[in-house]
Amino acid sequence: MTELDIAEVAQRAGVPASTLRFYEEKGLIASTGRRGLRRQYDSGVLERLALIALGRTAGFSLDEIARMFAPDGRPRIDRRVLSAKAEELDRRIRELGALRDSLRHAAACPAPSHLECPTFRGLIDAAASGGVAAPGRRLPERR
Amino acid sequence: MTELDIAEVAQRAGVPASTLRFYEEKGLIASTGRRGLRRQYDSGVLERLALIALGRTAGFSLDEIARMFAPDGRPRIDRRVLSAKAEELDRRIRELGALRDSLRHAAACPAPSHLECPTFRGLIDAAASGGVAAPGRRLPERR
DNA sequence: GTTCTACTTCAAGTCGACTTGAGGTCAAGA
DNA sequence: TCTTGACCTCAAGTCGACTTGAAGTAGAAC
Repeated sequence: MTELDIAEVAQRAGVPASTLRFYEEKGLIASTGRRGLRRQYDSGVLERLALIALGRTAGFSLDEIARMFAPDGRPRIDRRVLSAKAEELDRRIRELGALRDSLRHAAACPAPSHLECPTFRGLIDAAASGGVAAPGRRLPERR
Repeated sequence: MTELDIAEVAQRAGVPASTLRFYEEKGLIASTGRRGLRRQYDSGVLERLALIALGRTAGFSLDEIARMFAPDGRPRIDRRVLSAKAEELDRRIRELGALRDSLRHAAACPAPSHLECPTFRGLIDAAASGGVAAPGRRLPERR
């Protein structure tokens, strides 16, 4: 495990240094020390950052992710939590799939106005009755 | 088209009255008048709200949605925008699908620690290289 | 030894979509 | 007529994940 300068970590992980400081403040990552003022990180931090990124795309909040690391720093991910998240994702995937299909149809549909397209109307009605709109936690933004 | 009281619209659409006021302020919906102080809405507002909800779950911002209504109030949804959004959704769906599969595997995997599970490691590496983490706009929260 | 530059800290700002709170008003029921 | 309670307005607050800005500092190049 080599030591990396914050700038190098930022560059390799593809996140701004401000984010690394923010994560450190939140206890998500830890620096091994300083060289002068500058934070140094163990190269293992890259894996940890990848794990964090992964958790974020899976829809976990930073706080939830923080709780997934044991005090020793090793991940302690509850398998039930993973299963539950997988199910949640699955539901979301199915919703989005239906939505995508309807959008495609609406885009191709020759009806003069979308409101006159039966498929589009069906979609609206489903949305109105809560059939489509059941998004869970927000998913992170691409930066 | 009957006239509805704001409370009725809120109840039927499943959104708080504060949201209706907020949407009205943003120009997303319009009230037909007042009875005393109270806003009255044309029942067509329900369809409009459904359309808004639909747009939100598809990942449009309120501003984008506002631009999708012509000045006369009829939707004018650009088919290219729909196609683009459908493609975006499709990409996101594939990402989430891969993530879900990996989560499921990790949940079932007998490796003592997730870090020792090859599938999980593959997932981390993919995330580290940006293969998984490519979320688009945030999707709305269920309220 | 001086300057440059990339880091440092800490507080405050941003963004989107609403919600909340304080203080006010009006239609309807008793 | 009086009370009640649900609505009204407007400003400010909230939430999560960061970013930005001001003012300071230390290692490295000259």
